[in-house]
Amino acid sequence: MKIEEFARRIGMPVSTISKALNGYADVSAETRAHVLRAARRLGYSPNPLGRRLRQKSSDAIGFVLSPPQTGFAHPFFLNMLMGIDEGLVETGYHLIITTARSLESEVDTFKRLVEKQHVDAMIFSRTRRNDPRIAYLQKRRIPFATFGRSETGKPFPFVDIDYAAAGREGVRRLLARGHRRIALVNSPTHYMFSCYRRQGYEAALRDCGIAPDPDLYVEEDITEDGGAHGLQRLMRAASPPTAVLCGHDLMAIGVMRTLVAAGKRPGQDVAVIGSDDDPIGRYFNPALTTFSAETRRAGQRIVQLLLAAMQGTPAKALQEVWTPQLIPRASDGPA
Amino acid sequence: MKIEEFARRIGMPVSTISKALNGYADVSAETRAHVLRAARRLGYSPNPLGRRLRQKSSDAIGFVLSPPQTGFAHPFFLNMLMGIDEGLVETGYHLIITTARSLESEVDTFKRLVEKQHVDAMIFSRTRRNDPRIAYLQKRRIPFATFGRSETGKPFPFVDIDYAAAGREGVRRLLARGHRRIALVNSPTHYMFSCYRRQGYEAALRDCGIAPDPDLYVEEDITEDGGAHGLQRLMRAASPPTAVLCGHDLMAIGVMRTLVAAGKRPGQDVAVIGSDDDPIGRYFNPALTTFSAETRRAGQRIVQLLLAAMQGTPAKALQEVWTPQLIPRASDGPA
DNA sequence: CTCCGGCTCGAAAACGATTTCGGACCGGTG
DNA sequence: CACCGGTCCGAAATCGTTTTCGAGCCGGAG
Repeated sequence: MKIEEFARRIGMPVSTISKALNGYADVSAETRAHVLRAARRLGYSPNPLGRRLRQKSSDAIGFVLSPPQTGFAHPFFLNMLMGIDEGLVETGYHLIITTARSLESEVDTFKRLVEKQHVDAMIFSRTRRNDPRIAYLQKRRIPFATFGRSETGKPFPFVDIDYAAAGREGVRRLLARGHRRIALVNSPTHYMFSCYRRQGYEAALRDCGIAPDPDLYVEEDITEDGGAHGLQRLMRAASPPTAVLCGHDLMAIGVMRTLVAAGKRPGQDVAVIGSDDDPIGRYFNPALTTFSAETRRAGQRIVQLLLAAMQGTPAKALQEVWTPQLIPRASDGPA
Repeated sequence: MKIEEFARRIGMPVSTISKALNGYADVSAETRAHVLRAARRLGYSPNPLGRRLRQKSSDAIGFVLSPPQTGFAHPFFLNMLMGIDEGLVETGYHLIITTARSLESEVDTFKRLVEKQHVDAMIFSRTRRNDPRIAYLQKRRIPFATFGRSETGKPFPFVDIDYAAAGREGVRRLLARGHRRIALVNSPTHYMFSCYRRQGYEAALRDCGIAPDPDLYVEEDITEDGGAHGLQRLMRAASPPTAVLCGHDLMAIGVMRTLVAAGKRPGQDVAVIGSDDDPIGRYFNPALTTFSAETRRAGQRIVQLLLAAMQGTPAKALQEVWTPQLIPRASDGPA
């Protein structure tokens, strides 16, 4: 049913109906209620395609999954996806997702979504220190919110996890257990969160009067193989580490694999700590000590921040940094 | 730029341009090429909102994730999602996803997407024997394709995994290893794939002259707790199983957990086989023997089938059943 | 009585495409 | 010459809203 027919049926002008439905001020509460009731009764609801054309909006927000080959932590993204979807329910927006093929084509993916398919706003994660996606969106004045901070451009809404704190706490815990040669198998530092982790790691060492040893620091892909390769590099050092902090649980598993292959027992001979609480860590033997990352709740929250920003709340007030919790298990030594 | 301005600029009528862009027959190859070149040169591309209104299509297909609490196998869905997205690239369609809150509200989720948000077609998984989603979509004549068969309605395109074969092969393998009391901790049989698994399981037993024992068959949620609870029920039997086939790797892990808690060693005292090759299985100790499930490739294929169906290919020709491969590891006994 | 604010009405102009339709041109065929 | 198929042209209708605008009504305040 078109709005004209509906108007005829309830004997009201089209304009009043449209205004009632769209919350205009110059229609009395009474008429509005009447229209809403009639609409429900007759099953009228405005055709979204028509309204979208008129309003130049698409009622959709886009979410871009990072390219798989750059280290794709399954539960991480799926939980975030679910959180976003949950945050979106009852808002009238729907969720369009797509995956970037590669790091290079990431901005193109954004352009495709923004320019051709018409989403009203974007959400993404894995922000980088210098992030072309942010530059692009701000230039085009497309609203967005992210998981993670960046040094690019003007303030924007985000939720982030305090990875500096994670790095610091990880080091402190290992120091308290008597370790002195603590390595960091980090994720690549073009990601902001890797930078913060490194900062926290080095700061905590210095606090105890230990100078960070370049031989104990490597960067690798956020994958199991990345972790495995990272530890291989570390073991070439003159004096190898007795404890390893990792950029992600998957990397930690790779580290432990290499450890085992070299005849060492993770959790006994060498302490290992991961990050982001991938479910795999619980099942691994020894169970992986790690840091929490509530990506599902983060997804929900990011949606709220984004919507607030689209309604005019200044971005400065829409930035949250959450403190991760250590989840002690067995891989960093006997309790 | 609107089409009118573009038309003026290249000195051609609007109608010819539109026809050229939409592949009509009554425009020569020459003019079409000319229009396309000019469009690229001047950066014109038709506003999707306008064309969608006119064509009453939304250039989008919807994918519904099953509700988490019904047993949400993370990598399973994320891989499928990635496959779908990969299948969709270059087709001009985009992907709208949403999650159903509960089994009951599943059809409502579909209605919301189909009636309000306007997707042109749907993809979903976890088909059930009697599936209201299928009934609804066929009644409304909305194209769709699924992961999994169903007994509902008329033929439709799908990719499915031959879970009957998995059940059969699992039993055969366990029989070959000398087991006689083989249990099945199955997923709920309102899912089609659970039915097929059960059929294969029972058929293989009968082939060897063993009557399926009702005490060795339970159904549980597709979660770790479901598996754990299933084995608890089985252990109450007078003569408990020496081997357990499971509906999913997560369930198998629950089974093994209960086994360990009862002082039995999975893989030595009791053989366990899972299903669907969840990455967790690789890391578990003992590593989980399971069956492959190429959900990523399935997602890609389902998109192809769906698009073919939308272009008129009869559904009968768009149905594929893939045979799963056994992935032998340690949990079903020493090699 | 006049004026004004709050509300309603109806018509009409966007929004940006696709599609139809009648007319015209042009080269070739009968 | 008449006719035809293949192209191209232009104008106009259509998709279903939202939004604007001028006009009108009514009750209460001044």
